[in-house]
Amino acid sequence: MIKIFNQISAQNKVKLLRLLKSHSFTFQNETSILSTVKSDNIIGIIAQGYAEIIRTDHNGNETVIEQLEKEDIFGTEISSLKNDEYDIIAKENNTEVIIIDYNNIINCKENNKSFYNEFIKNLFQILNFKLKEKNERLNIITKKTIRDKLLEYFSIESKKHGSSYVYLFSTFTALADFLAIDRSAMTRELKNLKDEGLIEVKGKRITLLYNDNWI
Amino acid sequence: MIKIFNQISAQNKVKLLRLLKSHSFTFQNETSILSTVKSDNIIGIIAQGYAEIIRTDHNGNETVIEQLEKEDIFGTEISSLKNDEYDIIAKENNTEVIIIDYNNIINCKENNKSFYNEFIKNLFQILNFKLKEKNERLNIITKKTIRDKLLEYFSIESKKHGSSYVYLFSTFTALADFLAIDRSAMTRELKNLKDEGLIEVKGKRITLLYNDNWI
DNA sequence: TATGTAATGATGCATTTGCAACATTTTACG
DNA sequence: CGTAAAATGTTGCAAATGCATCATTACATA
Repeated sequence: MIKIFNQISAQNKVKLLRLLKSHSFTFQNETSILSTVKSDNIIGIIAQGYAEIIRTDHNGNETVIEQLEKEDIFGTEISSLKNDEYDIIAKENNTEVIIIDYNNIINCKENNKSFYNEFIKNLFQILNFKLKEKNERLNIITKKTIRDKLLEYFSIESKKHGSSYVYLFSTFTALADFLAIDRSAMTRELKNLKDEGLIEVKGKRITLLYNDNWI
Repeated sequence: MIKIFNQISAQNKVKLLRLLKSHSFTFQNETSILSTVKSDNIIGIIAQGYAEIIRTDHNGNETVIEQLEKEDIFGTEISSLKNDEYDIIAKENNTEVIIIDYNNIINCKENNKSFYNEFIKNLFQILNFKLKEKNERLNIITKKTIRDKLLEYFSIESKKHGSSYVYLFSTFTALADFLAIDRSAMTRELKNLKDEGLIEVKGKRITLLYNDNWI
């Protein structure tokens, strides 16, 4: 995956951050990153450490929406950062975060600075990747039944790796979250698929026993 | 909304398209645009005319996913253009489409050409906007019940315009599609909300009678 | 303006799903 | 290695939803 400072030297990185009037903050483990951000319209960069985007629903259930590692960015996917459902939490001590005002990025006229142009190009590529991811998820979630969601997910994953195997990225619980369905209902449907001989499940590996043109 | 050729003169536009080795095609009304695209990894621009991204489900039901007008782009949201569910159809005679290979955009090293840099910056801004839109929709669709989806949608729309009124962008049928729910089930739930005195519906205008901090 | 087409509103019914609850297994970590 | 926490598997049941169908209304356009 493209990283935000790709093709930008350490020296130019310093110049870039100065040009964009960025601000750096350091967070300790389990502290809120969003609470220190005043503006709604920023892009954040994890300069060091690790953080997570967390969604808390009205029942108090917390879900990890995204994991943010070094040079990952945030602030592009959440339409309004000022949203009581979301927070970004540092998950390591001394997690360093760079905050840049979105308008500073857009209104900068230094078109002759190659490091600035590289930065925008990296941003573009990252967003392009994210957009495809989101769209993939939308394609799955908009299917009507749990069975169709599972089969669509399997189909996409198997084609991605050109194999009839699908490996869970995390746990079944996380998959249910991703598909936005109830976990036990998902387990129930997985059992149906197993019983009908369509899939085989062994640990985190799901084997597709039907032909879905995954070649 | 940002357009793809913002801040690029007509002369520079010609230079840009040459630099990126773009190809132009003309389509007549109701013809498929995707069928002429060989590669999976392109960005398309509607240079003239009007087209629609259409999704056909396995029952043969067609849904308009997106409307493409002059200077709108496509190819960024569909993870795999080679997908039997989707097609892009010209909806006017003489609809002109510019196709650019994604790799040509990324691998171009002409960092000193300001029109190229503007182009990338425009792409970035367009994708940023689209990403927020997709995320907004995901936030709505991942709600468990139809009621919660409707209320989340109303909440977002009312806050966007700072008013207790929400105006339908199209029809109720289209809204049901957007929310990925059954239309009649949506009507049923809207009736419930009306009966409980939470909303008032008059034509395409929905009034929120509860306080949702839309100020 | 007339007429066909699309949108809306309504409702019975079968199915799907979420929820709650619990037992069992796996995993993480002091 | 032992223990607590997390994940998994299962199931009954109630609630939510999709589907089919039909009547009515709004809309577009010839």
